[in-house]
Amino acid sequence: MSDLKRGLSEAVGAAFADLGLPAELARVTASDRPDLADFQSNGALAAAKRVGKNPREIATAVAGRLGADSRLAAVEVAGPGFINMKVTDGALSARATEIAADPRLGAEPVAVPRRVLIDYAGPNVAKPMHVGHLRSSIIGESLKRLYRFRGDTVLGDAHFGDWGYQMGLLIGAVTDERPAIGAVVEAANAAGVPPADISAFEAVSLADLDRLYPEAAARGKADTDYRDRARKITAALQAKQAGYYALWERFRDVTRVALERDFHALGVDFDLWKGESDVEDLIDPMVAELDAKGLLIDDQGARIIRVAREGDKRELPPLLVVSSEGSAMYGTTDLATILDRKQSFDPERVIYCVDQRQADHFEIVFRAAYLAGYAQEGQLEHVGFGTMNGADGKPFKTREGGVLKLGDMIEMTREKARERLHEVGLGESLPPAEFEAIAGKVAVAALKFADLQNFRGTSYVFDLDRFTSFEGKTGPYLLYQAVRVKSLLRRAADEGVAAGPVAVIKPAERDLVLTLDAFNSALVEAYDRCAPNAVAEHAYRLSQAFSKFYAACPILSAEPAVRASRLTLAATALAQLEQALDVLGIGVPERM
RNA sequence: GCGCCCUUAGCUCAACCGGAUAGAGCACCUGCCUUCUAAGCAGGCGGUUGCAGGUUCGAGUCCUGCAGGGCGCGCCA
Repeated sequence: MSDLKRGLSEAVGAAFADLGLPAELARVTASDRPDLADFQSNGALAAAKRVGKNPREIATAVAGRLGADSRLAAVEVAGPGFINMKVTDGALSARATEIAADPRLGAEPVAVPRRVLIDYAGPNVAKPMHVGHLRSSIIGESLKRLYRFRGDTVLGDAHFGDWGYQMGLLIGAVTDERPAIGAVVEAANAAGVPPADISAFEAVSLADLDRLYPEAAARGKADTDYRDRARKITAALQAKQAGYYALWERFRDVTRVALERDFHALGVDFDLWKGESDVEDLIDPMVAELDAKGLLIDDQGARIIRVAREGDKRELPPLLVVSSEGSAMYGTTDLATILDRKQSFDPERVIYCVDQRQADHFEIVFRAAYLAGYAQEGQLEHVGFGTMNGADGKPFKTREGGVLKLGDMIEMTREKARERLHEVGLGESLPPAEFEAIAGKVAVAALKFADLQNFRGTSYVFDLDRFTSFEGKTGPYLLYQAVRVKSLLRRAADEGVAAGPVAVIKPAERDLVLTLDAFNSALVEAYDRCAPNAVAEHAYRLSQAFSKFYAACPILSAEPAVRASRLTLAATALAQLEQALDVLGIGVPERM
């Protein structure tokens, strides 16, 4: 079951092959000139260039061979050699009926499913998430759903930043501030067994950690004695000394509870909560192995892997595996994580959904991984994204100039969603719990759609008023459209009206079916380019096409056969819209 | 200094391998609710795609240079 676009591509490709031209040039796309055609192929232009013939002649010959295709109502050659195709109402009706019956709503799965791991969000112990985590979470979640929907076996990993020097700093700061905790930790360290009673640890909250960490980090920079002490604690923690390790577990657990609350509110979830600590034990053997492979080079007291390649425009720095002080670095952990993933899941593709600014870092780590044989060239991909900016065009800050916590941003958006709902008097008759659930969905839709409608690589401006508006190209608008159809379908069910085969009559119906048919190519494009904005764009177009259809074509009051056809169209548009929104990580309420 | 990215309508953003008349939304203007949710629909206004060259039948897209903005450049993560 293929979409019209692909079906026509095959037909045009066959015509090309008949003429001795490369069939792969025969790509059919939605027409740029809907006034002239439904679909077009520019292949004759490309073929003409390749074989040195007149493009119009080729186009005319191809058009002649397409004339017999029963799906086509008209084939014309236009301009320098465009092949314009108009499909019959019958072909559209058949395609619509097909999509309506398809549990995948017209989307084809990938030909060869792969094992894919998506590394996103990247929260840290002791630090609440802030707006910087928003994009990674939203985009990564969407990619996970997109890949999964296309048929791959996908794991999402939060890649928890839970290890390293900052943990030593924090343990020092907490034990200093709370002697009772310090005493428990010291006793356990001395005894070499985990503390029996850790009730003292319960006094440590995420807010404490969040407050203490910046202070400790600043002091660590200024005060060498303090820094040395933190390093010693770090080393002891990494050696799993009982007291430190127990306190660290408390840090990790208290942080994770808060993180999961934020992720839940955002509609983001993970299959894996692997952290840096999980690969700690792999590091020493890995370093030994890298050494045995002859990849490690001593340089300025450190041990590095050189990753520069011929043809590089500039010299890429090496991967620093072991620092001059003997400790593992950021990149070392990343490399060990690649090894760990190979040994556990053996992914054929790993996507790192991380800020664009880390592009060099990942390039270095990936090259090292390829050299080490931990992954095959090209399997690792950094999917970078731009920043979310404030109205001033600079990375988003609160009015006070601070970093906005993700939880606060979500609550801010929910509050705005409640206001918006009240403004238009919606949902007020619903039970408070349902109203609150709707406000939550409106908020998530607002944030996610605002982000995902932009190509991930570019930065965008955060504007809550605009994002939460029910008018225009927004998440709430899409929810409204979906809910409106649900209401219609409920009414149809109440009246006992049944859906039936689609028969396209009006232009608005044609356009709606053409849009439904374009779902697959939107998914393919999003998949190939790791660009969920293609799906967001499709969801919006579908909503618009439905809305036009809804305004132009009465449904329940139409005569029975027309009514049955239109009900199928409405139900299919809704199902596909919900599926597209689901890929974006956006859920739709039943009513509003 | 070297490297990467960005600059498209008043504002916020699209534009798949180079293709026809560069698209949406917001804002502004004109119509349409006794009929399925008007949070909508129909229409209008708005562009020398930062600047200057080049390649091409054809350039927002490719190449060169310039201007402006952002980011990165081994012992933080």
